[in-house]
Amino acid sequence: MENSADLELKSLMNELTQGRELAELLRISLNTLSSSDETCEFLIQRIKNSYEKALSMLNNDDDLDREFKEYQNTTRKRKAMTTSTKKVQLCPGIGLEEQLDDGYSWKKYGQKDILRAKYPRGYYRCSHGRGKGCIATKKVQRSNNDPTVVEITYIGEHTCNHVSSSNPTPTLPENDIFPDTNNQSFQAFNNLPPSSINPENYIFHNAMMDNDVLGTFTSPTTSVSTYFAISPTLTSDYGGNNAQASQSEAIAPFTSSATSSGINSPVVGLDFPFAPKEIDSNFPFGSLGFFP
DNA sequence: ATAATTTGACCTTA
DNA sequence: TAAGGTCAAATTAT
Repeated sequence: MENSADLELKSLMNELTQGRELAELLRISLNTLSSSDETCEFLIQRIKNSYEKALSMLNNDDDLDREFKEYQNTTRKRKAMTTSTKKVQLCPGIGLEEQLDDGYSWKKYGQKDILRAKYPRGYYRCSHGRGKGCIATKKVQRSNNDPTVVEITYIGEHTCNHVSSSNPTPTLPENDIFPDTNNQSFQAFNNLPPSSINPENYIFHNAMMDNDVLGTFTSPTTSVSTYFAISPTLTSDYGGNNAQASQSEAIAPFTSSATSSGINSPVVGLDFPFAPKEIDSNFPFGSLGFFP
């Protein structure tokens, strides 16, 4: 006997399969000179509907998952802090500061070697936090598996309302970013934390498309994982110079030792969160900086 | 001189 | 008790 989850999975598969078949029909229609615009338009509409239904089903799953996590949180003694995780694919030729800029100004307050992690973890808090009671912090760590990926965990929400002038987090209505928010195709974006609604962040890198590692967009209410790459069209150097305030706070200069717990291994041109504990010959960036 | 970062020590949590 | 997280004095950069 099938349970409701099985039925829902079947419907989901149906919608996706239908979408694929309709796309194939569309392809054939486009190659057939006799096909009218109306036919193509009809097929496009059907494909859209299929994907929207499928997305809608997935959104419902997310809601259930979120509710369950919220329930878990309320049953714990201490209320869990809102967290979200963002993975940033570093792209050669793009300023590190630009790639990691989330619109806020951060101050580093610690760095720690993490067990079984190749790279140390950096701890940052909102630089306006102390005075304004903003409790937002973030942890930044290079991925063990892929040194070109930086994992950023945001903890707590900004209450300071401060964003850097160089790259302000948009406060525009969502309509200004995604014109039709009633369209279910866009609904997955609606739950992103403010920093994610940064135009730089939703331009995906082709390589990521190829590798099928595009992110899941789920609610930040409890714990989310968002996978972003940054536009490869931006340019700047990785020279390791301190950028101006908002960035130098978030990104350490490349001049000192890599760890906080006594393993002093100065790596020229590299530093947290990007310097490995030991020089890694596989590390794809140059020894004088990330990129030549 | 001041601000930012580093890093060993200390605190908290599981 | 070990690992993660934070503090704060020392160091470095501007």
